[in-house]
Amino acid sequence: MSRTLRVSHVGFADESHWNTGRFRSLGLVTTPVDCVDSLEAKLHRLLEESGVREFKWKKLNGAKERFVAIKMCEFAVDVACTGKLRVDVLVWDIQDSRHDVQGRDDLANLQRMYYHLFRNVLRARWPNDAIWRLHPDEHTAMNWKTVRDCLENVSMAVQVERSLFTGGQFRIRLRQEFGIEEIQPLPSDQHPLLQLADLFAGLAVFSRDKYKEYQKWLRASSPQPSMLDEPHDSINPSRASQERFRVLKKFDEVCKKRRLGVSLKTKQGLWTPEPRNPINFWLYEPQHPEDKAPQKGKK
DNA sequence: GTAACTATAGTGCCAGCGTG
DNA sequence: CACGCTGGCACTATAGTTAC
Repeated sequence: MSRTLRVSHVGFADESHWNTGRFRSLGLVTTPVDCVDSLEAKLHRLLEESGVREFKWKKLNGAKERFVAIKMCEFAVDVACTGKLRVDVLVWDIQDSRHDVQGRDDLANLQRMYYHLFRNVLRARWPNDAIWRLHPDEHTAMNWKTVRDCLENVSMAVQVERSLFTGGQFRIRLRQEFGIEEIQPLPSDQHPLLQLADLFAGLAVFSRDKYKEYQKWLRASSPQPSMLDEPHDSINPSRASQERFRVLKKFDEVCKKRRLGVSLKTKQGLWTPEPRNPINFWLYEPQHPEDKAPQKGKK
């Protein structure tokens, strides 16, 4: 097609726990197109210096990965403060009214969540005339090929939008509505910005799943660990959890220092009350009683 | 359907280091 | 020197995936 417009912004998307556990999340890292190369280069160097080939939240179980994770957090916060980068993480709870339905179709639901994320980030948080190129992880559950086909096929896309809350295919007019010009899945091992999306998506889920454990751990490792609470605590967290707690703690501290308005306590997990802030943890709330997750076998 | 394989998470052990 | 802490590493259990 000759109508390709000049891409002005780029997004990297990754999902975490899309089909297991209580909390699921979607991470989207966005930046102006002229920043991509330098950001990737810096992150790449950061990984290299730490002797990590590819960062994955799931693989965060040792000190080496912890150091990288903390560096990546600090880096992201730094750049976010200059307005050259946003991190938006959408988290949903499968036990809320929307998701507590029989035979929930998690894959179809994931598509809806992508829609919400796109709608709220691509248009509302960056200039309205931005032209986007998206890079999801290559190994994602989403069938991006189909989505891309919808990009090309305008007529097919029209029916779709109103069916969003009534089921049906994920055929939103991505191009018109969001200015998405291109969707190109990439391998995450070569693209640190995808790994950054993975980090924050993982961190968001973790902060909720393990919030209580995290609080215990904080008390236990505080300057004066009082023997009052948790007399003989049953099991101490696994090694990986401990490493992740340390990352979470550091990230929380950095955010507080930079006044990014990222809360941890209020919602028992990472949450940004003011979504315009550049590091935005967003907890999906059912929009209305009829806002239900799609079910399998229903069209 | 089963069996084998792969990726991942959890656990324990060991070596190096700093400190009292 | 002994002790505790930490990072590195390897082994095991398990779940999910693929092949037959």
